[in-house]
Amino acid sequence: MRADAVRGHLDGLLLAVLEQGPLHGYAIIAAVQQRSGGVLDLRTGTIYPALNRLERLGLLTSSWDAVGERRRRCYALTDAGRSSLAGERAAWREFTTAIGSVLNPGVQPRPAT
Amino acid sequence: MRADAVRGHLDGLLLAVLEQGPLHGYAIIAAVQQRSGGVLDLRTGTIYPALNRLERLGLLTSSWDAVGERRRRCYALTDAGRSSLAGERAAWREFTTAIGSVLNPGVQPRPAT
DNA sequence: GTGCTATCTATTGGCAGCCAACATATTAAT
DNA sequence: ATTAATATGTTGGCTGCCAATAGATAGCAC
Repeated sequence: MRADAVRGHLDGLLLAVLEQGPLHGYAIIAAVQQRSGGVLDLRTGTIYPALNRLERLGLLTSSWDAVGERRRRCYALTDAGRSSLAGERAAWREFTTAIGSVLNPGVQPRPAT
Repeated sequence: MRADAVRGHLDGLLLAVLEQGPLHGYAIIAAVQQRSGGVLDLRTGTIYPALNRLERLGLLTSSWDAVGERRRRCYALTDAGRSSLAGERAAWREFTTAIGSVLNPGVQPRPAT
């Protein structure tokens, strides 16, 4: 997959993997990688600035979590983040429908579940 | 839709609308707009450089077409363009599957038709 | 005890790729 | 004549992600 393919969809990915519970940065990368079947490999230079931005926007909160001597920064969704995630999902559906119907005319979009 | 949403998928869109027959630039814009249900509105600064690039790559050919006093440049798919389109479709499927399975885990991808 | 790898956070510069703005001409309607 | 639609094209700029870099802890092999 082209390296910068997630452009425009990053926020949704980050919010989505945090939906089931808080994670720290490194675990977010792993979760995205796993859930995408190994296809999406985000870099730290991608996610850390994005996580900071999402926190500034009030979509998530972070807290330092001590594991032995080690410190992890755990990110958790806020209510605003949860509703933003719903918006990202709607936008994703609209986006794939639009591109898909140009690329594969005649293929019906999946009905909303 | 965010203006630069097509980033990374433009070539596929252009090749796809030319699949059913040659079109000139302005008609390509209209075709994309129509097939996307009015969502995708490409600009000339987007498509003309892209069409030139695709022609340089041998994926399409252009010819001047006289309509009265007016000159239109018509673009047509080459065989290489047709097979590149197949590749773009495969890449699109991989891309949507990857992002989709992170964004909406539990939703099965559509089986290939 | 020393390399090596994995885990973990973080910043900065660069650049690909699309768009906005601009330029220009013909045609048709009012 | 003026306006709007049709039509082709170029250039500079910006957004947003990544590569590269930096640094720390921890565990394992040898």
